[in-house]
Amino acid sequence: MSLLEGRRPTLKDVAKLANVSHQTVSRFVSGDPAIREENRARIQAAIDELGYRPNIVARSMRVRRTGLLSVVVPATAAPYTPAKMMSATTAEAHAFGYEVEVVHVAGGMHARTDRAFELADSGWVEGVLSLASFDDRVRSGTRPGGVPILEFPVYDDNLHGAGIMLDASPMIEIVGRLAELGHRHFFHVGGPVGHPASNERQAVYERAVSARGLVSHGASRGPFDGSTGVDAVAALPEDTPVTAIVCANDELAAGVLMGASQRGWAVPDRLSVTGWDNRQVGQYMPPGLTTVIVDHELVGRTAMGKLIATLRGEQPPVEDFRALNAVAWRGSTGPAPEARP
Amino acid sequence: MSLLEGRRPTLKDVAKLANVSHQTVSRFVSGDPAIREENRARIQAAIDELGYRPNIVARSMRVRRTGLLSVVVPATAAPYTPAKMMSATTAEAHAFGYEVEVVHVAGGMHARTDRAFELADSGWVEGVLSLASFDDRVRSGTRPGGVPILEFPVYDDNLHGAGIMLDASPMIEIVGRLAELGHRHFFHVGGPVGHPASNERQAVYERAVSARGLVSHGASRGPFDGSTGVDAVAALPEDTPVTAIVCANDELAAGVLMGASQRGWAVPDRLSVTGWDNRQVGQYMPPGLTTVIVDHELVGRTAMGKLIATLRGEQPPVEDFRALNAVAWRGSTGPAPEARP
DNA sequence: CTGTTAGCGCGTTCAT
DNA sequence: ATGAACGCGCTAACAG
Repeated sequence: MSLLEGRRPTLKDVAKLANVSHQTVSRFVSGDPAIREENRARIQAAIDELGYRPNIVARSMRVRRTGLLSVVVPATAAPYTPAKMMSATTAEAHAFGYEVEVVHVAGGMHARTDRAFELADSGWVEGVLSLASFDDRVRSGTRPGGVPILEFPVYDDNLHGAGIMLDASPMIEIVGRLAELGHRHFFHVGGPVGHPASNERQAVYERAVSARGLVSHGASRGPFDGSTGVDAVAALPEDTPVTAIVCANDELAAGVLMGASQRGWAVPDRLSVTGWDNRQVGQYMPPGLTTVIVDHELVGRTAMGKLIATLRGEQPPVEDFRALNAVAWRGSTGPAPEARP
Repeated sequence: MSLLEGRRPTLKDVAKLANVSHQTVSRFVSGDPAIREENRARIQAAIDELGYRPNIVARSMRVRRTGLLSVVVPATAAPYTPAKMMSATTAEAHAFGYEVEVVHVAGGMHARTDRAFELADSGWVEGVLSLASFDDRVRSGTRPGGVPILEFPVYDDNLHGAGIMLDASPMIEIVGRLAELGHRHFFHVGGPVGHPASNERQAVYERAVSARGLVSHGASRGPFDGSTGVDAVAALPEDTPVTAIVCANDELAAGVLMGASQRGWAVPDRLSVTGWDNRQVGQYMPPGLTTVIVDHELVGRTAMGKLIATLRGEQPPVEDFRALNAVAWRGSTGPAPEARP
């Protein structure tokens, strides 16, 4: 150890101590079976004595492989990131022998694209997967080095859903089931104007309502927090015929529940309420919030699978997101007041 | 480009094209000002033409610096990871010129320790910070190479709080304020038996209650989800004198709210309820859940600051977590029924 | 089965 | 101000 003068032991140090060539040590470390038994023992002893660990930077430089993939995620002001999607991407990568590093990038699309190029061009990683969209530079031609940069945009800068997460078809089921329960007068509470997921959910909501000959008494849009829901309920006239409020997510729905409580409207007796996203507490929020459960693992698996297929020069499997969304009916929805006994 | 045969351009390629030595290009890339103007122009042109980007693996090998730090986080079944703490660690690292990669490790303390050693010994990173505890191997002596491995255990394997996050002193304020509001009969709902944070919160709760001469009618412990709270309320006798239920987190409290609703107990008129952790929807869960807001950014900043101080051979600043917790009083708490007009 | 040689791409050292 | 030589730690290729 004293010969090392504080530096990390290298192959050569081990080789010297074990009285073999550094190449033999290299073979031993790589698990080459063709090594004499007595040498194996001496090499292992030397490794243990010196505490040798291969220098992965040097190895990567030599073999031009790092086995590392980057997953780029927007760094957001929101307090939580979707761990299920992240662990699904990691698990999928592990299954193919890759490690994953998660890179949180603040500052929106251009900063994200810059960082993705940096990562790809640095030689650190063999592929970059972003869960949020890139700007146009990514699509313009292949780059030297050929590290694939893939966007699988399922989030926006604020970590709200995008892309496939925009699929609002559960709205059709929600409105349809509420109609079967006797509801005819609806109201919608959505996220910020211009927010894609909210726009899509409102659009599908409105088509579903009119397709069944029902009445929508308007929509209220605002920030993704409870106050938007509270205010929307507060603004309804006292004699409103609305009996069902369909919301774009659970925060909004929680606000609607609170607003209803403030007005003395019982849920679901006077009012049915639905959310989206199955936030943890929603299930036990009295009276239990009907919501849409989204299979984040499916998304993570699919996204990473696509990058890995690209890496292996294979055709990515056809994406199948039919099982992405499932409506969970809970206590916040029930028969319309006029349909009750 | 055709000379490159598909490989990445290197310093030498640029040098050849610009008719200088690869050293000069290296200096140019490192921002050396002492380079002739005409050479600068030709080098820049060659870089642009070839799309040259430095190979960071090679550079790191040469300078023995990667500028990379790892943050180890338990990979959990829970759907969300604390993004605020992660972005705080990242921001702190950036301020000192480091990049951060987040490594999600499944499988508990030993797997985590293994992985930390792997990371530290690999030469990839210059430091490893784990937000969950290591096993004893970490403390046993310094390792060759000297990459610091630091644990700042604020989570357990399931990403529930540990270490400083166990600080349950807000219980004293909660019980005290409820006592001022006229409450004398308390009940506690906590997490799983043996769970450190739950144990601590229950212990402080009980001390606070008895210190003020109040009565605790027991505690109910169970999994961190709403059903534990629902069941706890359901099990109380109809004529219970309990008017305040203090919970160990917001999921439990949400369950208590639902249980109260099922029994027809108005909150806060009949019953006051408090949670912990300030989950997003809690604020708008009717009637607004009183909770403890935890400053996760402070924790992330402090943890990374400690690693960076170690890295720079400095003394880490004294940790100051006095501002970690703040009680947010909301509508789920109010005067005791007997203290109402 | 093992050793020798030759780079990987870069930055440092020492020359000029 | 620029260039030549060297080596970081490792593995591929070839000898033996």
